[in-house]
Amino acid sequence: MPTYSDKSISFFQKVYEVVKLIPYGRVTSYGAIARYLGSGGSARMVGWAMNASHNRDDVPAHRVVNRSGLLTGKHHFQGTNLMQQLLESEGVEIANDQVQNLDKYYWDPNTELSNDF
DNA sequence: TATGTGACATCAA
DNA sequence: CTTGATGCCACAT
Repeated sequence: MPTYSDKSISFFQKVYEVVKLIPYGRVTSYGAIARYLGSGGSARMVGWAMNASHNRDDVPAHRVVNRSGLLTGKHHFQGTNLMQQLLESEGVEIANDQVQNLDKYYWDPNTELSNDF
C-alpha cells in the first residue's frame, strides 16, 4: 500500500487515487488535486492524467471539473453529454456545461482530507 | 538530452 | 464578456 509520498508510483497513480476518493455527488478541480499532490499550480498534469484515465475503470473523471465548474473534459467522454448526465445522475446541477452551486458540491482534498483544519 | 504536449490556473487588457 | 500570454511539470518519443 504505497503512500502519496512514495515516488515509486507514478504521478498518474496518485491522481487516480485522489479522484477515486471524491465522494458521490461531489466535484473537485484540477488545481485542487494538483495542490494536494504537492505539484502546486501544475493543474495541467492532473488534466493530462485524466486523459490517460481512459485505460482505468475506477476513475470517476466526470467528477473533476475546472476552477469555474466548467465541464471542460466532456469532449473526452463518449457521446456529447455523458459527463453531464453522469453528474446530474449524482444530483449535481448542470447548466450550460457548468456546475451550478459549485460551492455547494465542491470537494477539496486539501480541506476534506486534512485533519488539522 | 531535447522537444512536444496537455481535460488548467491566473492575470492583463 | 473575450482574447492572449505565461507558469507549471510529468510523461512520451
